[in-house]
Amino acid sequence: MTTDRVRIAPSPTGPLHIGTARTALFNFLHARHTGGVFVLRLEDTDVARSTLEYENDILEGLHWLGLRWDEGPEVAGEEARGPFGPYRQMQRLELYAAAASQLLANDQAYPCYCRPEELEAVRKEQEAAKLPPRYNGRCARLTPDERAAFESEGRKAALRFRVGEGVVGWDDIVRGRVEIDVANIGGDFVIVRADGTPLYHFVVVVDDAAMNMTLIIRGEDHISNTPKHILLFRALGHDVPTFAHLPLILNADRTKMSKRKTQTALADYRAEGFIREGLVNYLALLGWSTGTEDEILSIDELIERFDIHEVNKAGAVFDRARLEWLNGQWIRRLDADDLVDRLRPFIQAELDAGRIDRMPSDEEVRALLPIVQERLPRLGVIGELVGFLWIDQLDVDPERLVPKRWDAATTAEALAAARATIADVGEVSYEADELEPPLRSLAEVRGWKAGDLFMAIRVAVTGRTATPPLFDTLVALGYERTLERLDRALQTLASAPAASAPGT
RNA sequence: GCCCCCAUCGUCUAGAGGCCUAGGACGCCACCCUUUCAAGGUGGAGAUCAGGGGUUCGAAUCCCCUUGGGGGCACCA
Repeated sequence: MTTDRVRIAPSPTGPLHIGTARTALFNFLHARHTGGVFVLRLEDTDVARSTLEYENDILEGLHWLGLRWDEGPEVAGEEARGPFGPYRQMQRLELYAAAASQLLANDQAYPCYCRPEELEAVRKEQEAAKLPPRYNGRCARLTPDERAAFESEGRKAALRFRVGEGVVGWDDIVRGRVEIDVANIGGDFVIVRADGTPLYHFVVVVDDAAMNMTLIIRGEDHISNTPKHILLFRALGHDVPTFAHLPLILNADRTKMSKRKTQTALADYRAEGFIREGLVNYLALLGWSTGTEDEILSIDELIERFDIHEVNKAGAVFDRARLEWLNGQWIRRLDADDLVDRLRPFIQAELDAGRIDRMPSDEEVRALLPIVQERLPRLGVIGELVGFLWIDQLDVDPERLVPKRWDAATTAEALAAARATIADVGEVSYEADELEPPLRSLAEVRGWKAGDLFMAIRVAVTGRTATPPLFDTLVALGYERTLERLDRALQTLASAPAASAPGT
């Protein structure tokens, strides 16, 4: 088994994207499965768009998912790890400068004095002529005198890499043999801007070479760029790593997943209460499967079973419904203390948003778990599910109080009777199995359907028609508040204009 | 426009020549359970394996073409 060095190289120009997380996961799984090394490198050479905030979001997100890197930059409170640092590209500029002058010295790269406007004009012409955009090579063969002339004009030169001719091919782990004629990659490309800062295709290769990466696992959108990278590896005199291009994650319309059409920020899923186990499990199944019918897999099981050679080629549509199902599966598997801990911030968020009036204690939440755990596809639905327990005063629309088959008078009568029955049970023996029998016999004696009676009570004390099991809910609410809410519902019914007379 | 990649139920996928009258999961529908909602259980609808040619005794699986979809073609990453 090979021990690969793999990496994830995010660019801090936006929040951690689901696609980046998936690529990171596949790299991580491959490294762990094969005993390799997983490296994190920050590609921050786009200074204009990179921010520290995004960097934090990305690092924190990967960490939260459980994707620990063996080598990577210093992060809050922690030193950089690994012998190939620094791991932020803006701290590696000397390296790129050295590589650039090496290429320049060997005439594998040359200064280009074309101005952006000039290049733009050429591109426009090509477009008009229905030709593929391509650098026209104007500066490829300048004489020293011509260069001097441009210099004296005050022009700053960018550096272009000589692409040459021929076919570049590689054996992609997921795609097999891929060959691309160099004539189709757009001509000599810029590797260093006129302002001296290096560009992506250049730095990625310099660093992958310097960091001894042996396998590049990345998105399919890089297939067309791969010839540039291979050419650069060769020019720098470095072994070309192996490539594995993953299928893309798609919007519902099968275009590349974008924030316009799909929620793409990992943090947003997290904020909705998707848990790492669910997300990791779901992401792992986007483009890969065990080949068996097993699909609920922990990260350890994924590490054990993941094989980069089994990744499939076709793009995968991001299906939120399936994510929610898997997430629910994992929430149900959480143990009580863990779930209470994970729920707390979501309850706090309800409080902060003013949707509830008080923060329940951990004991209170823990006691709720048996009726709540299997009803949570996401942690964020906790408020919707049992938020009524934590509000001071419940206002219920009088029309809502009346069950479908009943009228207001029957409802009022039933609620009053139920109130008496519950009061009769008394506070000391106020338990679900003490509450149910007397209320059932009340319904029987009065000739009401138990379901109707229960529904009337349910709405009166929760304001909702869909809740966890009624008697457990009443217990959670407490003796006093249950009676208060029943009284209040009775008042609401009494003061409401008689909407429907009995019997009509 | 040019180059490259891809193609099995709505979606994620199993399938590496006969085990496929194509399996599983999500979603959907029905039923069971049931005080509502979930969860769980059972069953169902849903794919002429994009289409057409080959190769073969035999093709979802191999080859070719077509069609469709996608990605890439920056002094972004």
